[in-house]
Amino acid sequence: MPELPEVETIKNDLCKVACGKKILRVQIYNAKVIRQMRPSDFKKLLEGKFIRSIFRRGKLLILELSSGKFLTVHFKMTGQLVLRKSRPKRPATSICRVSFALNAGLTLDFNDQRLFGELRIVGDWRELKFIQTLGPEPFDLTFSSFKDMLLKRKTEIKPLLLDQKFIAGIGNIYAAEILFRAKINPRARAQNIKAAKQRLLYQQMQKVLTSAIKHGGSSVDDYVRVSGKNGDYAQYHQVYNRQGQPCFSCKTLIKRLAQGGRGTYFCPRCQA
DNA sequence: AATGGGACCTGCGCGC
DNA sequence: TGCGCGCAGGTCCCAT
Repeated sequence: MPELPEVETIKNDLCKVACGKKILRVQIYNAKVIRQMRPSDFKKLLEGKFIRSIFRRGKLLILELSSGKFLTVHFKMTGQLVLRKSRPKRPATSICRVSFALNAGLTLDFNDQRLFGELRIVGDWRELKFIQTLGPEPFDLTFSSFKDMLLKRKTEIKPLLLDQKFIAGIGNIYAAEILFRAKINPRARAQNIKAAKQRLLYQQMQKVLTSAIKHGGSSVDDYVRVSGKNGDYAQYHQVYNRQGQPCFSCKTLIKRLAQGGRGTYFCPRCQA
């Protein structure tokens, strides 16, 4: 499920092939993913426009159009953007929801198994409610302000890392991987984390996210890159989805617990 | 502010 | 074999 490193990878991949391209035609196969707008208006606002630039905020992908408006893409759990170097009549898969025909014979498919994904066209992406309440980007954060943020919160650290209002872009996989590497128990209260662990948490957050971007993200479940290929970071996962298997560091069995209705994976010994 | 639930969806794996 | 159930997770929304 695309988190910050996956969306960053999609952004980087897509920049290389789609920046400067013209959107010739938009095919809508399932209008559910188009939010707050009639499908006919969605088509009208895109067809004939150029993609001027592509960037990311949190888990949101943002395409700047030559009209001055923005196309925003939220992948939620199962969204994908996949490029095909052909112009076939039919969608490549049954889960293709919207297909963008670009010049140079390219087709960009928005696939989404579960229809949670969201495509919007907005005048100013900064005015989206989701953006206005979003916390800081992990890479923009200094240790000093991160520490202050932790000290203000009594809640458990793992659900806090998932809270996009607290910090933008971290999801269930990276929350688990970051906490393992920082040797912090997922149930620890943010406020009570000792100074040395605060520092380690900050460092590992940067390190894990940077490394995951370098490896093109984690392909678990549905995530693929724009090329259709998998990201390579899942091989470096230490705890995510490894309940019942031995910790790579101490051989203790990895545990799973539920926090806020979400699965949390951790080593009970390394993260005591 | 914290916490818990349901809603949105569909495929999968489980137990019977 | 086949059926029903719970689970998976990102975000919003409502209630306490």
